[in-house]
Amino acid sequence: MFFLTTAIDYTNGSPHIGHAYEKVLADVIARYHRLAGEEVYFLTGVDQHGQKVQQTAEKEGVSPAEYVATVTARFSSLWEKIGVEYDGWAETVDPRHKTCVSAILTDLHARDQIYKKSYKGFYSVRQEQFLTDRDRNEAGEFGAEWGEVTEIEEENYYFKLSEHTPWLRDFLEKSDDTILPAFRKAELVNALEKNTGADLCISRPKDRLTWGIALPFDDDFVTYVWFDALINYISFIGYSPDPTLPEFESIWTNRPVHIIGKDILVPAHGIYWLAMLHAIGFTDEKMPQLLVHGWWNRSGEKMSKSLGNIVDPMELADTFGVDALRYYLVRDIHTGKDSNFDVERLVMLFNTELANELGNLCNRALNMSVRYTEGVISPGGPLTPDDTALQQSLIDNTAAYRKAMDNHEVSMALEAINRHVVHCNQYVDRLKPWELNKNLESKGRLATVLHHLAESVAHCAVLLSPVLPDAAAKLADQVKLPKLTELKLEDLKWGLIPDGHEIVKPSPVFPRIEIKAEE
RNA sequence: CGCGGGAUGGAGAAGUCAGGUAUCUCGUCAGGCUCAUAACCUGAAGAUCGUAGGUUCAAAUCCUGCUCCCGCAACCA
Repeated sequence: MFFLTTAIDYTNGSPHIGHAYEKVLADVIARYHRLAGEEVYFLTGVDQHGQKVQQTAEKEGVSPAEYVATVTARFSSLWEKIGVEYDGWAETVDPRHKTCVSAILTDLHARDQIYKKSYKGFYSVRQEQFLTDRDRNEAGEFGAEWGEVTEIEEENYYFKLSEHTPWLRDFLEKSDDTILPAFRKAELVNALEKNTGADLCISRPKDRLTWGIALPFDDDFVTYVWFDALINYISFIGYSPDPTLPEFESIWTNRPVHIIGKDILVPAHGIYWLAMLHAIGFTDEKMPQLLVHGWWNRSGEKMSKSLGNIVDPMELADTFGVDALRYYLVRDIHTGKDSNFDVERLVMLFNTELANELGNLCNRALNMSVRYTEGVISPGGPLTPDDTALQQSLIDNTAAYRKAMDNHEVSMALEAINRHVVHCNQYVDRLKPWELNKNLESKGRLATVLHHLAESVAHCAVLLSPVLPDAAAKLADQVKLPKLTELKLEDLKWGLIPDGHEIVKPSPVFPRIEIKAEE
């Protein structure tokens, strides 16, 4: 089983382009693994507890539960809109999740992995958090942004993180494929060096925060939001058995892939989560891989609410279509790196690569078949070097596509498809089917050429399907082979189109996006 | 000496780990084709690969120094 998850989104505001990117990336990877014939379980969801949600709900004058329900609906309707299809949906307010978190806490507490300790420090009332020396300004004082700061003493529960960090250091040392891409590993290892000896505070007193999961062994506290949220990756696949959840052992069979943003690698996933799994008995062979993606910036700067440069994916989908949005989100960024969000590039990439190159190839090829051979596709006569070169291009680029997708490098996989499409367009120009049609003796040759083009379109439709499932189905419909959508990668052999297959007059699958002259 | 990422033709990127004549898309210029979604194809111009040194027969790639840009309080993938 290929078990894939994303970070669960914090329900403290509307989804933006970054949320959409992560889920589309995960959806594409999940669909690709299905296409490769694997069994896949794709889990995503929302993180609903914690102080910030409680504060925002208060500000809006509703209960946290109501607030969270509203925001959650915005996320799930976006996923439906842009074709993100998951097998499991995680909401941390779910009682089944609470049961699992409580069970884990109880177990860790019973095994002395959790202890109670008093902590004395500087506390910001406005931000409702303890401050450290890092929060001091150049003058060594806590700045005005913290409001009133007082020194208080408070008891809390701690998880013995320090007992697991030596293991984690060794494990990361040995493992080259736990943190992907590899360049992210250094940051994590560095953070670990500094973190030695520190345990993790996993509780918040109820007089400060009530919106969370109560500690099973002390009702005066709720669970720290990360210790609650991270457990979603196992709670929603039945770590605590539940008839309405999958069977845990059938899902977490080997190393799952967690797709997360670069901001939550350190310390949350890279340290806390791996240490938590280790503490509850997961072996090295079962440790997840963390696929860490970069950010979409605007003009080189981070997107943020305060800068007002947030991009709404729902709006983009409405304006430019789901195909253009999905394609752009995985085409114009290299997995792991940052990229600049630019609507003009979104339109450009759709128009050139999908409309002009692939869409137009499909259209011109099928049109010629309709006009010259009454829509009948047949292999025709003997092959020439041009034909074998085209077949070789398909073989080579399919291999390149697979290699890229296996490395989660979707943009490179799409480049491979494009290379074949370009090859096909060159093939058309070189062999000029409209000329072949003029002579009776070249009719056999004409059939071969048109067959090669139709066959290529069929292959491309399948290869494109993880990224653009709807468009792939439309392409399959154009070549009148609806069964294409059921094919697996291993079925992609030359000869998808049977001899004598009939097609009809095509219509554009990717109509060009025309930008209105406004603004 | 806080940590990490980055600097490659006009724009955006790949290539850097495993050194060997600089790649792709867009844009610009000039041609061609007419099957097709004013789409397609061909050719050209344009890069001292941030900078100064070093290693090497050979450096965008390895080593050292320096400069500049972006993240690391909050909102936040």
